[in-house]
Formats: sequence, C-alpha cells, structure tokens
Amino acid sequence: MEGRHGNHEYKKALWTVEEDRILMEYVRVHGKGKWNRIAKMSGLKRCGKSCRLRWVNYLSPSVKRGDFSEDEEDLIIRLHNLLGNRWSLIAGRVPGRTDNQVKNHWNTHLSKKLGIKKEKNKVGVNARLSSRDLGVDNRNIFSKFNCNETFNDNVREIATETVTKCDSHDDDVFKFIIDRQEDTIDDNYASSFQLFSDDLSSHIAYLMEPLDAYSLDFVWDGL
DNA sequence: AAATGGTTCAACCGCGGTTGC
DNA sequence: GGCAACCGCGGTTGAACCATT
Repeated sequence: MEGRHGNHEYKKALWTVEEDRILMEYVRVHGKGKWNRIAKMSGLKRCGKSCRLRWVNYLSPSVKRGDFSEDEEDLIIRLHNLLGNRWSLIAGRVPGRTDNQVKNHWNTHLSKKLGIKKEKNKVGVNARLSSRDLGVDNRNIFSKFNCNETFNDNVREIATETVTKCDSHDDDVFKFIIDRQEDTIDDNYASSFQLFSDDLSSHIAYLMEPLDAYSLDFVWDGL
C-alpha cells in the first residue's frame, strides 16, 4: 500500500500493492460480491470481509480521496444531528465518501470542532410507529399522531415533516426511523411519538435543510 | 536529537440481519 | 423451522505520523 504507511511489513496486515492489484483484477473479471470466494480463487491471504472492506473503502472508483470540503462537513454535521451514528446512512448522502471515512472524520475532526463528547447512538427524532403502519400511506399515520392530546403541536409538526419527507423521497432514512421504534412497539401507538433531543425543535429547519430540495406540498394536501 | 504523548485513519472485530439450502 | 454462509454495520484497535518538550 502506498501513502503514509509506505510499503513496510506491519503487524496489522495493511494491504500491499500486489494484494490490491489481485483484488482489483478479481472484481474487474467477476464483479463485486461473493467476497469469500476471492481468497479461494485468487490465492489472496485475506478473508472475504477484509476483501470487501478494502474494495468498499479504498479501491472502488467511486471512493473520493482527499480532505473533506466545508460543504461535506456541513452536510455530515446536519445528517448526524438527524440520524446519530448511522454512518452508512450518512455516507450514502455524501457523494464519494464511505461510512468509514465519515465515521473517522467525525471522530477525529468534527466532534472536536463541535465540542461533542462521544455518545452512544443518540438520534434527533425517534418516530415510534406501530409495525402495522408499515406499507400504508404516511398521511394516515399522521392522523394517528393527531389523536395524541398531550403531544406538543410544534413537535408533532416537526415530526410529521420529518417522517413525510423521509417516506416519499428517502426510503433509507424513513426505514431507520421506523426501525428505531420496532424495539419498543407499543399498542397504544397514538401516543408513541417521542423526541429525544430537547432542543431539536429550535433547530429543525437547520437539520432538515439537506432534504429541503423536496417539495412538501403532498404533506399538506393529505392533512 | 531523542523521548514522549497525541492524532489520524486503515483495518479488524463482533454482532445482527439476510439469504439459500 | 433450522442451519450455515454471507453481508453490512458500528465500535474499536494499533501503527504511522506529528507536535511538543
């Protein structure tokens, strides 16, 4: 491998130029996937997981190298506020960047820049919807939220906006939000919408900007 | 110049989900 | 349904690099 580590022998088995060449040639001929077969067929002394990781994080032509731009950092910060440590989801919205890159950059640069201490998987919005709602029109889900007498109007509006945007235009994010509630399914789902971040409402416009390219007209039509 | 401690980031690990038999 | 193989994710590790003393 070239770059900061040179071509020395390392205990932690960094990839060599020759290993990279073999892996790239294998992918060129056979395509991605079936990573465990690579070692058997190519003679690489690497497990499938290692091959996949090397391709995804380094060799793939879609991987962007070099420093993160201010725009990329800004996008990552916003998405992290919205999604928490869901690095693959965040990376999926930062063109050319991998989850490992985003995670490393967050841990080594952005968390310091923002003065954030390491936290466990905290998310901004947690929509606890019943699994029975999956697959139905979200506009019907929102009507259930409206049944919650104790639900703060402002919070409900924010949550509605978030889930609706995600549902129609950003399936991965929507699935994530749905998944978050799967752990805590509650039959009384009319009152099961929660906010985890106290100050989210005051920052929601900022947080949602990455998705602002999408029209919200259909939301209001359905309410 | 050498020692030391902090930083960076590629690579690894463990786990859970998915798929195929 | 049970099992094994595979895949992908988030957290962690550790070696090289860098800054400071």
